[in-house]
Amino acid sequence: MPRRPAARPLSETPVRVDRRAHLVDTALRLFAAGGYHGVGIDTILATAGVAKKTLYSHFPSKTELIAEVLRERDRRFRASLEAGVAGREAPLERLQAVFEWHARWFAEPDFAGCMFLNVAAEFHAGEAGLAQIARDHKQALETFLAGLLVPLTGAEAALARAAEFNLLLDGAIGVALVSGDGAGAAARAWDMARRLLAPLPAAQG
Amino acid sequence: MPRRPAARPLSETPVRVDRRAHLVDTALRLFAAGGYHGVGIDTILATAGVAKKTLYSHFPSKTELIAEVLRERDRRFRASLEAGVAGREAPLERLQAVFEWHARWFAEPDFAGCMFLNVAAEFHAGEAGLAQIARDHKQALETFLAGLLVPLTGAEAALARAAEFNLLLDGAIGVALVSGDGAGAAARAWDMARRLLAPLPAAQG
DNA sequence: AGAGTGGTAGACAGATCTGTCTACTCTAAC
DNA sequence: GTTAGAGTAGACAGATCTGTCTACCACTCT
Repeated sequence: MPRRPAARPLSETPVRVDRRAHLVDTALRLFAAGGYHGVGIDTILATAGVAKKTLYSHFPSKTELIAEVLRERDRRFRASLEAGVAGREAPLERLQAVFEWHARWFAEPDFAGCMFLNVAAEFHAGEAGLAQIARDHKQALETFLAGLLVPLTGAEAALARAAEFNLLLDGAIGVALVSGDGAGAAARAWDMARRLLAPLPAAQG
Repeated sequence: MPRRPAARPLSETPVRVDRRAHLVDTALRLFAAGGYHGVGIDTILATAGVAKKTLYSHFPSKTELIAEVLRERDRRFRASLEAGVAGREAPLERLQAVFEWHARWFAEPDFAGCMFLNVAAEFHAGEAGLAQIARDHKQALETFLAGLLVPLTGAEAALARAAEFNLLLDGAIGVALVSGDGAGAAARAWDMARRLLAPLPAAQG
């Protein structure tokens, strides 16, 4: 019965370190800073200290590595954003925390835009799979925003408002990337968001 | 006096066709559709029907060609946007024309995002010259928006509002690119713009 | 007619990129 | 101890990319 996959060692000794996760983590940082075309496989391998064959035993192609990087980025993004909101009680403050989270992100020294907008910019034709991951990510953010908006606008209006706030955040990302003034972009977006909510009774004060 | 540059033939026979402009035009269309890294020099040359030596006699490098493409795109963008606004009289309608112009742009079959946001996404590290061109373009758009806003908000508030509208347009570009719903993105951005202006007396009705 | 200018066609160099493959090593399980 | 799986190191193939260079051509001005 040589078909037994041998699989993970149940003695809970990770093969030494999880090379696949380490590769994805390294690629994530390099792609974020240098772009998808700008960073080659060899750079990732040298930085991660991993052999080329190992990479291609885990991923069939660079495109699939990029796809996994985007899925990992999506997971981290959601977890971090949820953590940023977690401490706040008041609905308006929870919403504000999303914009403050973006302000902190823009202020990171190696901020180079949104990996999902960037992948759409670099691969707009072809690579439909990557485009779909970007679409899903933005849709998930919109759903998250809608959840925060329900206490402020009611369930019916929350979806429409969430699309607007999503647009504000994308706008802030673009302005932060091109102008370099991330703090101003985030503050302006939040100011606009508040004024767009102002006609609602729940958002007063 | 061999220093005389011989220059353009005064008999007004353009060397046959202006190869430099033709190259820039071809490169503009290809870069817009395929990205800057995604489109190689050879593709541009084959499409334009121009020899490689001709390209390198006009531009010292691909980067400089990209820079000239961006400057040309900026010129066309401004001319087209000004033409789109020219027919309108009422200040609010002139502003609306900007958002309608963007809606038409997003609806073009080969729309693939803003070339300036995209160049910032592809070359974020290094290539400071290209980043500066993108920054200048967005700044010029903001100034143009401020001019349209002066009749609506007064001169003092116009600059701040222009930055907000610039952010709205960048957001619409990002949403249109990733979601594919350009019409919805442009309509949403204009709706937000109107509501942000609504508290102003001049914008009523 | 001759010279100069600007173009074409395309070979070529040198780098770089993705992806494959061989040979060797380490470790864990039997 | 033996065997199998997973990893390392890196050569290699094949494509592609930027940029240079040679050889030739067409046209215009003197």
